[in-house]
Amino acid sequence: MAARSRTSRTGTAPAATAATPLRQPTAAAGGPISHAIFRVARLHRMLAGSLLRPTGLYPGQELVMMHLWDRGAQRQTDLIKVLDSDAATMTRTIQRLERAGFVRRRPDPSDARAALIEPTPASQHLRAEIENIWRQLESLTLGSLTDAQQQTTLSTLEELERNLLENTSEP
Amino acid sequence: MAARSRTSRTGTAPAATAATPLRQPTAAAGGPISHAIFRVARLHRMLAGSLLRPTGLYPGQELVMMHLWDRGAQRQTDLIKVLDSDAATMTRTIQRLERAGFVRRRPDPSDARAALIEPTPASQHLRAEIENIWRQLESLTLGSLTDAQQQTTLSTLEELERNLLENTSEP
DNA sequence: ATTGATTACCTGTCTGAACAAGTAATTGAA
DNA sequence: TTCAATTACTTGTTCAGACAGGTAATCAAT
Repeated sequence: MAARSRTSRTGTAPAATAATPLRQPTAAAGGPISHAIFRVARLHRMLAGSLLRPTGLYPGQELVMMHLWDRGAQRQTDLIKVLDSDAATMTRTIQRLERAGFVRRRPDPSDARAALIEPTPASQHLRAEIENIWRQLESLTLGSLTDAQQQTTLSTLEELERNLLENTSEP
Repeated sequence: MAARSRTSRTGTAPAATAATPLRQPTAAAGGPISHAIFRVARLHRMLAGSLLRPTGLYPGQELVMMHLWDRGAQRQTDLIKVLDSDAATMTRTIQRLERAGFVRRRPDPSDARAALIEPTPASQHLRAEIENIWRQLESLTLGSLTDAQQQTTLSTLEELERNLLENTSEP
């Protein structure tokens, strides 16, 4: 699902959407928190996407780049582990980053099966931009929450994460 | 991104993943709450997906079905508005639900452009199952949170949603 | 040293989602 | 009445992500 009536366009449409932020989509009344997670996640992802768009990166790709910038050349497997991703997804994400010129591949000297992925020099221009985008994203997400409220929010999310982790790998 | 090292398989792997739930992926340290939202959303979606799998529905499709069961035949536009979705996505979601035999299309007698989407009688078998899945999803998400904590969680999520809504439609 | 896992990656297929372009039918004016 | 929006819906393309196979290279025993 999800699209949220285009970002801009006609100019009047967004207001109409924004007017019903807490609408109970009827059926989902049985799981208000699940539904809220859906909505927040969607909005958050959309925001990340629109902040990232000018850079040419798609949501998720920036995490790969951040890791490469931080830790230098990595094998695909390492990226998969760290980002808790999937081999197939990572293969294609890296192919796209490679096509876009942000990443380069080099055979791993110690293992002929593996390849080392490294950020290109050109990609360094992106780095500050991406970091700034993450700061913006966090700030827009938090709005005017006080430090104490931010702490509560983080704790709440971590609690949800703990529950989900517990109940995800077959309970 | 995201895959979370397969649901089951070797049997030992999940534990390794579960052991580092709050790992700071280095680069994302600049946006701890944004990152927590990512992780929670991913886990939540995965859980929803795995609960839904046996029914043959994919995440998102169940929301469409729930609405159709609740409100009866709807035009595509109405579904789009209510689920805050995208016309293109809805077109294809409905095509898939149609192929799966859960919905049927009928021309709108009052508007030749529109089609009415209605749940098939066969789909009714799914209804209780889906409602049960949503209860499970909510319960697994909430873990052992007290009522008060659940209220806090919901408020927190709604606060985040409000912030994101405000800052999403061009501020 | 040969054989049988395991590991590292890749490809294909299907899903939701975003975006861009369409095609009809309908509506609103001039 | 005609003609220019608007509306309802489709189609095409590109992402991430999940799942189901592959294919080499490496490792661990026998």
